Amino acid sequence: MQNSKTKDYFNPGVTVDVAIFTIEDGSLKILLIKRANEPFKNKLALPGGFIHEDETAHDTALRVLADKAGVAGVYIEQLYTFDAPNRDPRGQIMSVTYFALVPREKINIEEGRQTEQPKFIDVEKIAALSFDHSEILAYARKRLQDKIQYTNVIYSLLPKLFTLSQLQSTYEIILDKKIDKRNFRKKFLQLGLLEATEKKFSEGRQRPAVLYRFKKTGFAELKKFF
Amino acid sequence: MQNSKTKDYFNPGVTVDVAIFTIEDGSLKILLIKRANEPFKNKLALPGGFIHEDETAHDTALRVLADKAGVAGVYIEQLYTFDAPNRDPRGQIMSVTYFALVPREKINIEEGRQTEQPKFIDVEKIAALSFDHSEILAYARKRLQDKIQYTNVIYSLLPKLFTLSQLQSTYEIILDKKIDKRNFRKKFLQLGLLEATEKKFSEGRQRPAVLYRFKKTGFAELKKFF
DNA sequence: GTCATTTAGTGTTCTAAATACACTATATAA
DNA sequence: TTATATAGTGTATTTAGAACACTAAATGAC
Repeated sequence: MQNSKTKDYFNPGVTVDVAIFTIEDGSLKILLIKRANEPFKNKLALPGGFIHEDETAHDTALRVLADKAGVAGVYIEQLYTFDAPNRDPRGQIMSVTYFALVPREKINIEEGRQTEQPKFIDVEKIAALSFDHSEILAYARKRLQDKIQYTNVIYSLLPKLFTLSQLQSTYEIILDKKIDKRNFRKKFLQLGLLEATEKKFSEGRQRPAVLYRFKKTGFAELKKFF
Repeated sequence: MQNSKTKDYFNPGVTVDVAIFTIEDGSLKILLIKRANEPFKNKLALPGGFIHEDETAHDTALRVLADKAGVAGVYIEQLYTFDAPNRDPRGQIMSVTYFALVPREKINIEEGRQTEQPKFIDVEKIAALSFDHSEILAYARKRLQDKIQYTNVIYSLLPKLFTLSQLQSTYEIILDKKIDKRNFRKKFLQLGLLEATEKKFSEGRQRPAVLYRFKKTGFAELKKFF
């Protein structure tokens, strides 16, 4: 492959790394792969890849999502571009990072088929990662925490129909704090984003919960509300 | 110049563009240059430059600040990485963008010495810019508006000593709205960031104003407060 | 079939923050 | 001395956030 638009300037390498979040079993999880090659062979890392010719960083992120998580059409947003010296032992390589939010059931990891064995891992249980990926993960978590407080992005972590308890639990997991049930419901319903459906959800010996859906998906900016 | 760490991957070009804001004559202004070369020769653009070898994007931004605005030690922050196809007619070149906040009196533009004639221009009076720089400017203004509402970055646009009226005016200019004087003072003083000095500022036939300073400079995150 | 258990669902009171609003103080220039 | 320009100050009202406990509806166990 050859750069047809070469200048006589220095061009750093450019990769894209993606923090793919989901909620599973009451935890916030992120997709990690086991690196198949050096550097950091067999170590955990964020899924990513080099930008190809005629591909935007966003395109690359979508490609990574499709290849490593088997999903498309999910919420994705550029985070930050990391380029600390020596972040990559191969040389001057910057990483344009993205984060993606995916409801667990949309994800299709073909177990075993991929050498890199992509897996969702509880963010609280992650030790060291390859490169500066721990830093990227910390940055992504902070962005996620901030963003669910002044936007409606939470919809992108939930199934189409969900209960208010599920919604509240999602907030609690990400913000890592308990929220008062009555205050949560009052405030969230007041935002006018939800509509109740006729359906109910029941599981086990308990009162069934009304299922809600977002009136419209698509991104919206709100006032800060927690 | 030669990339000593070459891989057999495609490397896009990488530039850094910087939105340098200041307040002057009651307006929010940004530093623009007149491009000396093609493409967009003689058109207005954000100051910027290619990343050099062994230089981080942040370093590049500092270099641009020093070269084009003659300042160092100012507030600077990475904004976003723009890489839309065809944003640069020379080919696939991404721009890692930064914004900087500078008190007007710190800036040292050597008039006429530079072929690019860097000038501060009122953001309200800017028509089209080169490349996708209008988009970058819009993004930077939004970030600035948001950021002064939940951080103390406003300090980086003010001189060491300033009056509460100057401070309020800076907020009003950036947010493009009037703020009630009593409420503003009450709220801002309550934050505990300022200390009054013995000095007073007078200009013209009017009561002199107490000069304040920030107790500590350096970035801090606050609650959203307007 | 009743009772124990589990989660769903609901209002009010109190506190804190945001907003709306108008006059006096102190300097200079005319 | 007086007109003018900006500095500086307090209260009342409204709105939003926080704290708090019981009833409702289903199932599983016995």
